[in-house]
Amino acid sequence: MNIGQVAARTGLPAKTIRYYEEIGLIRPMRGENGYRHFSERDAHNLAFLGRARSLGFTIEECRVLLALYADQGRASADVKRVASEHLAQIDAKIAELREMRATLADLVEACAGDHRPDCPILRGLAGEDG
Amino acid sequence: MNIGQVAARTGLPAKTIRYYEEIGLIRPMRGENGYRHFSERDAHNLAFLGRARSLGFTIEECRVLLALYADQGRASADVKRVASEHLAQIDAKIAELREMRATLADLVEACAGDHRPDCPILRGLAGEDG
DNA sequence: CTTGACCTTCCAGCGGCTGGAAGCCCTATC
DNA sequence: GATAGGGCTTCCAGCCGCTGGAAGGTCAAG
Repeated sequence: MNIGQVAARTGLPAKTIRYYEEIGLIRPMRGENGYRHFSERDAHNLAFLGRARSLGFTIEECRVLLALYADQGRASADVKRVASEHLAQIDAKIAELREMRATLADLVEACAGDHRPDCPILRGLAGEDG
Repeated sequence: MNIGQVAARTGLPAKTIRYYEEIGLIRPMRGENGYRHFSERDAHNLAFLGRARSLGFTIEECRVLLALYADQGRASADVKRVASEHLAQIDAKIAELREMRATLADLVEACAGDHRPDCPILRGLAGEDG
C-alpha cells in the first residue's frame, strides 16, 4: 500500500503518517522509487494509533501502548495503568473546564447584553469584589 | 514597578509578561536603564489578562476583551457575545472529553489488570468488533 | 570592589501536527 | 514521444502560549 491508500483506510492524513514515521511510531518499508510501502500490519498499527489519539492519549502514551500491543507477554495490568492514568488526566481536565464554565456562565448570565456599557463580565475579569 | 514586582502582584511569570508585551497586549514604559516600568493601569490590565486566560480565553479573545474593557462606549452585548462563544467552546470541549472518558472508562473497567496478556483495552484500540 | 539579585535580548523548543515549495515518479492520453 | 495530472518525496516554516537557557547590562548591599 502507498501512503495515500493507507491514509484513506485509516482516516489519518498522509502528513500525519509521515510524521509518525519521523518520530519512530511506525517503520514502513521503502520501494525502489523511494515510496513508502505499508504492510497490513502497518495499516493496523496506524488505525490503532488513530483510535488511541482520538481517546486523547499523548504520542508518548501511544508509543507505550503500541509496544504493549506488540508484546505478546505483556501484563494487562501495565496497559490498565497507562489507561487509568490517562483517565485521571481526562477527569482533571473535565473538572477544570467545569470550573471555568461555572464562573463564565455566571458572568454571562449577569450581563444584560444590550447597548449599555456596564458589563458584569468585564467587571468580573477586572477583579471587582471577589 | 519593575517586572518582578508586577509579576509577584499578578501571579504571572515575568516571561509571560514580556511575551504579552511582545505580542502587543500591553505597552509598559521604559526607564533610562532599559528596564520596563509598569503603571498601576498596566498591572491592572495584566491581572485582567491573567483572569481571562484562566477562564480559557485565547490570546486573541483577550485582546478583544481588553479593547472592550478600555472602551467606555462599548455595548455589553459585544462582551457577552465573545464570552458566550467561548462558553460554547468550553461546552463542546467538555462534551468531547466526556465521550472520551466514557469510552475509556468502559475499556478500563473491562480490563482485569493482572499478569495475563489478554487486554480489552488493547483489543478496543485495535478495533476489534465495534 | 565584589557579590548576587534583578533586569535585558535573543534563540530554541515543547506537542502534534499542518501548509507550502520544489522536485521526482507514474499513468493516461494525444 | 510529449504532455498533463495526480501522487509521491524532502525540507522548512508556522500554529499556540508560553518556557528554558545563554550571554550580558544594572543596581543595591556589604
